[in-house]
Amino acid sequence: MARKPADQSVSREDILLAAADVLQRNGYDATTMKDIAAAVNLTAASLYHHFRNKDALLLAVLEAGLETVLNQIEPIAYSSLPSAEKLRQMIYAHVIGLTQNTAIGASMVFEIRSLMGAKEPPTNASIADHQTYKDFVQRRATFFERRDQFENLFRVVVREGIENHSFHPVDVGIFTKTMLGAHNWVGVWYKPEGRLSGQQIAELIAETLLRSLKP
Amino acid sequence: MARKPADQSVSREDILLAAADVLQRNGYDATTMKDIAAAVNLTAASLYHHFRNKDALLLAVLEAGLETVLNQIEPIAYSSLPSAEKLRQMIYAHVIGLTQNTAIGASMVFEIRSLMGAKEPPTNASIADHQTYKDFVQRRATFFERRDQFENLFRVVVREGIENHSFHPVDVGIFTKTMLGAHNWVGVWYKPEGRLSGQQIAELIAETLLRSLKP
DNA sequence: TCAATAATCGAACAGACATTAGATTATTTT
DNA sequence: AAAATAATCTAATGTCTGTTCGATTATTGA
Repeated sequence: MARKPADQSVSREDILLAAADVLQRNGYDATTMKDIAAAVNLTAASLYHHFRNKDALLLAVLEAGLETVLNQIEPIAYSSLPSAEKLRQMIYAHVIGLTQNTAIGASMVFEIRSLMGAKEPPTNASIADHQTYKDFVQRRATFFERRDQFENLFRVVVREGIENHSFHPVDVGIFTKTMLGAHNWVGVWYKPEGRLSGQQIAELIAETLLRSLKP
Repeated sequence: MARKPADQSVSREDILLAAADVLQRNGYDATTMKDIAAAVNLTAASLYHHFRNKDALLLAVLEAGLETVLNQIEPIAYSSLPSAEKLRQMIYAHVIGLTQNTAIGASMVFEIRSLMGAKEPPTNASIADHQTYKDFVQRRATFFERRDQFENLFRVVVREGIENHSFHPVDVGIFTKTMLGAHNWVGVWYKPEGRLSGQQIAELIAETLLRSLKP
């Protein structure tokens, strides 16, 4: 057996989605390449056709998740809405996004540490291996930059609101961390079958946070 | 070499502290028994004199962390302070506790999932092994109950404050999750060398949360 | 249609790791 | 001071897992 017919062939994105799902449930180290492969009806070996190694696969999952959420939030942050409305919509987008794709949300919270633990190739490794590792480190750095940009979108809106007196003055850094902590935690406890929908949860959280910013 | 002199001998608690520290940095699966042992100058094998296995060690770390924080917060929750003051002090205790013992704080957030992943003994295992596993499952259930009690302490204070009109009415469940998310996140980003002390961070977070509850 | 390329597989490997067994030495109890 | 117990070690075991290799088959382009 080799190479499935085109209509059963697995795309890179299929793998990313399945991987996020498995990662969410088990965590990076407890997730085997075999587990991920099984989720898309492949063997572990086949994954190496799509990704250089396990670390690169994890990074790709996180990159995809981050881009998704950034694409939702950036337009709002750059819009000309009043500060309060802008922040409200950003909260909605982030929280609802987390509840809609719990796999990616939880991964973003839990698996980032595993990214940092990627081990260097041994000193006797080939030149190619060292290059692969350097590329990985580069991409990883870019990922962290993007993540900081994401946090910064919220920070900027809070600061702007304070400056134009629509928000009560707060410590921008701590307020932002407080807010993002509340959001991220949703990805940990949210269950689709729970009492409230993602939309309702987002509204309640936004209400609390905006209330604390009322001048 | 065997058995160190009494004054160099390692206690169960020494191991728990060191283990929490290593776990925080690497995560459960990436932490080897050897790593933990090395942190207290033992060999991996010696750890098995103190703990049945790796899962039991993790559980013991988490139990210790939870008890510490419960001991701080229960007396406040059961005091007769006004609701707002009570909640403020509970927030202080929780957040400051997280910044003082980041090892345990981060473990409580990140490693709980690993607890659930503990694998059953194979069907051909000895009776003793099955008993060990049953005991573990029992202790783990107790741990989760205690953790829910912890969350409930906050929930009760919020509800009480709403009922006696010191707090603006909010959805108690969501507000509590929002609050605990903000707290737990501190354990993720806090660095001792950062701009603000644990005390200052706690004050700013409490201010934000209490402000959102002002009637 | 035929060569090139893409996607997959089975098998095998080397390394790491949790755990056990048995020996050895320090402390405590009788 | 002898016996029992506690704490540690070294060595070995078995399993699991990421990764590589070479073969095999589907698709695509010339």
